[in-house]
Amino acid sequence: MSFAPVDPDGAALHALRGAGLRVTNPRRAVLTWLAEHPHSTADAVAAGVREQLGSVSIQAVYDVLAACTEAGLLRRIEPAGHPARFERRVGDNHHHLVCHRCGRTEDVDCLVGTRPCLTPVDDHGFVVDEAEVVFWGVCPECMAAERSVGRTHHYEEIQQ
Amino acid sequence: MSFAPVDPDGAALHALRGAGLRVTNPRRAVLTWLAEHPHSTADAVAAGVREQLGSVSIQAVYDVLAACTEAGLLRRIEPAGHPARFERRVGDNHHHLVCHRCGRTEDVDCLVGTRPCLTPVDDHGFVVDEAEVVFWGVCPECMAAERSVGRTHHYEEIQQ
DNA sequence: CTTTTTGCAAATGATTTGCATTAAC
DNA sequence: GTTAATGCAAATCATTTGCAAAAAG
Repeated sequence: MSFAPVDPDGAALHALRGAGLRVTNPRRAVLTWLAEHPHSTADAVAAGVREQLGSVSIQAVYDVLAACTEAGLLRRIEPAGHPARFERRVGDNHHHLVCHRCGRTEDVDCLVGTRPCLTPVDDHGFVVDEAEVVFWGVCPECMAAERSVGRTHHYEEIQQ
Repeated sequence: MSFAPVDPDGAALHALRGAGLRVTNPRRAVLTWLAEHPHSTADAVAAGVREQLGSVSIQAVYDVLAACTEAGLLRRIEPAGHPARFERRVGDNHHHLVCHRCGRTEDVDCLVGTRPCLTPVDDHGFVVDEAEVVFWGVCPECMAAERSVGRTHHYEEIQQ
């Protein structure tokens, strides 16, 4: 089979160069995938990247995600009880809406807009660098699954 | 050796009865420990409970924590990258200040006070039930460790 | 051709599960 | 006496680590 070209517009390439990271196909494919599918889990990213490149190990994907997060190209979201998700919107202080059931994650713009949007009343001497806000709820699909035939557990199957 | 009495003032006993849970020594000891040592990890709770009762399995502690959280007697805090912590302050919409390094967790009263203190700009059709706010930073001890002899890693050893 | 990435296998760490034993009600 | 809670061992799941082989600059 033949694959679509990785990183067709070169955006990922420039992001990598700009961050001083080596340019490899797995890295370009991961960044390109996340530009189009924000809030993907490592597994979802691996699946998407394999569509482009054929076989890529899950460890390579973890490595790419870690390197890019470290370099500030990606932001990692770790909702309690769910695998981590990644996105390219970085440094703009936006927040997230997360489904308790399936972990589906959506962006929520900050009410305030500045960074950080909130400061603690008492910082206990901590040097605070970030205010993270997560709105927890149940997404429409999981609500529907819950209402229909008792405990179908349609949820948990939905990824990305 | 002899142990101090579990749940001396009976507060944990009444909480358990009130929640319709059976009263056992591990449960009383866990609740009593958490009343005095909020934001303990499961391991720290197990250690504290063993001081009172002698041998208690870690699985029993996990079970007690899960049962009490389920019953609304405890609140579970899961800071990304750190083991879960538990506290008895429940239902009052307060927030947390967490150290990136050692996971030390402190309470921060909500600036707003009502519940929920924030609502998302766009809820994407989710049924939102909670706004979780985490202030991330570095605690004074870890700041000091960072400044002194390069990479002492004094942190990570500090639990509760 | 030197250094960084990748792939693979095995390890880790927190937490959960299954099941027999024991204790609460 | 029932039903629920405990102890123990083994399983799970996301993620990390160690090390040799391959690729980037």
